[in-house]
Amino acid sequence: MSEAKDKILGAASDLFLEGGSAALSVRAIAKSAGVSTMGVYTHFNGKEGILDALYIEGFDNVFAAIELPETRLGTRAAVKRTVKNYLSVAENFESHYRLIFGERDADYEPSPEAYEAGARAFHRLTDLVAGLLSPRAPRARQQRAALQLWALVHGLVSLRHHAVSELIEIKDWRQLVLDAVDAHVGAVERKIR
Amino acid sequence: MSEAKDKILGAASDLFLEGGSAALSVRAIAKSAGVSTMGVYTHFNGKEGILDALYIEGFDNVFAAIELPETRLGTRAAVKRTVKNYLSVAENFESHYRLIFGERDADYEPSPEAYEAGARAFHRLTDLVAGLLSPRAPRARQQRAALQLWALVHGLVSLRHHAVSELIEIKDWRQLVLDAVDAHVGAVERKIR
DNA sequence: AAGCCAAATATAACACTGTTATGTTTTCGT
DNA sequence: ACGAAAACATAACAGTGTTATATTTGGCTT
Repeated sequence: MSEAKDKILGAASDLFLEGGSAALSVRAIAKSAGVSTMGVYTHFNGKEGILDALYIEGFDNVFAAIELPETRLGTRAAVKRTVKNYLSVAENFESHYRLIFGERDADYEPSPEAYEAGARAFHRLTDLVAGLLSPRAPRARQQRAALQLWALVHGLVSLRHHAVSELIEIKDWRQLVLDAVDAHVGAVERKIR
Repeated sequence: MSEAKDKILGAASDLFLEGGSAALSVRAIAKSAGVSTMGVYTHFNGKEGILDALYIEGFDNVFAAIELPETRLGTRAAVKRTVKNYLSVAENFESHYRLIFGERDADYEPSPEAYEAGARAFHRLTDLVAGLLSPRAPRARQQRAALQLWALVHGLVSLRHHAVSELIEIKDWRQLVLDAVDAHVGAVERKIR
């Protein structure tokens, strides 16, 4: 990994965090990194490669947000911490979050490596959620539970940024999400008895 | 409303349904509508106006999907029908759906009129969900319940289109959403007793 | 009906985008 | 030290949304 490559990715990440997709032009990245426009093509594969790198960055952050418990008994607490972390990531890396959730340049499609980063995060989430189910629950059931939890949290994050959410006065979004997750987890746990 | 305006909007809507944002260039719209490029600027306000019109189209579809019950007793059934309709809209007008949920050209911001279309849909959803709560529940509580239901369904719709969802084999997405909504509605109703 | 003014059109240009092409320079291994 | 590969710079191409500048059209008033 050359130094120029690091500088380019750093510049791209900075521009992305500040101005989102709109500020992320190849020429702007190159200039900000002190590199020729072509450098973005030699070190990455043009804009596609840049977006892939940012996509992976985004999902790596999500991956790091997922906390696995020491024992199955600590699963509920780990889920709560994970949701808190997830909300922080969605807030602090909003552009990355929008990118990995298709709220993007419409024509970008993640590469196989980028897709793998997403799969890793989802597998880890599945491992976490599995602790809420019966130890003998099949993998498919674990994945379905993980998907539902993820959808619940992501839906709230997504609507939060939507203009319509200005109609409602929510004093504490984080608490609202935590409450919703708590109710959901309660329902899941009640089901396995 | 001139005839040319209708033709332009129709062409834009068709292009949008087929090819999404990528196919929606001002020149393509004009050519497809049999109009000069400038016609898009005189009749609409350039691309911004086109996107606003499509945004309103999208939210009008969502609005039409919401079924209000005859009596409070029919609320559960009306919610179920509404969710079914909502899923159909999200599927049949995927591009519109992505547009109204910020999965778009990054720089587009809905105009006040477009925003109003979104507000109308959300108010109608609030009226529907209110039937699940105590008749004396304050508006803020109704809105919070409407937001949660919306987030749940939207989260599942959003994740369904995500690449990671290919990891899971879901035989019947519609049923999965309906089950999740049923559980949620059950929890809401249990709460008011 | 004639004239006039505003609306709609056509053509061209501008600034920007991602990308490709073409040399030129630098770097590095043999 | 030399040759090959990588990195560079400059310029060009085909797009994008938008603006500018005539030119034509349409509709209303006198």
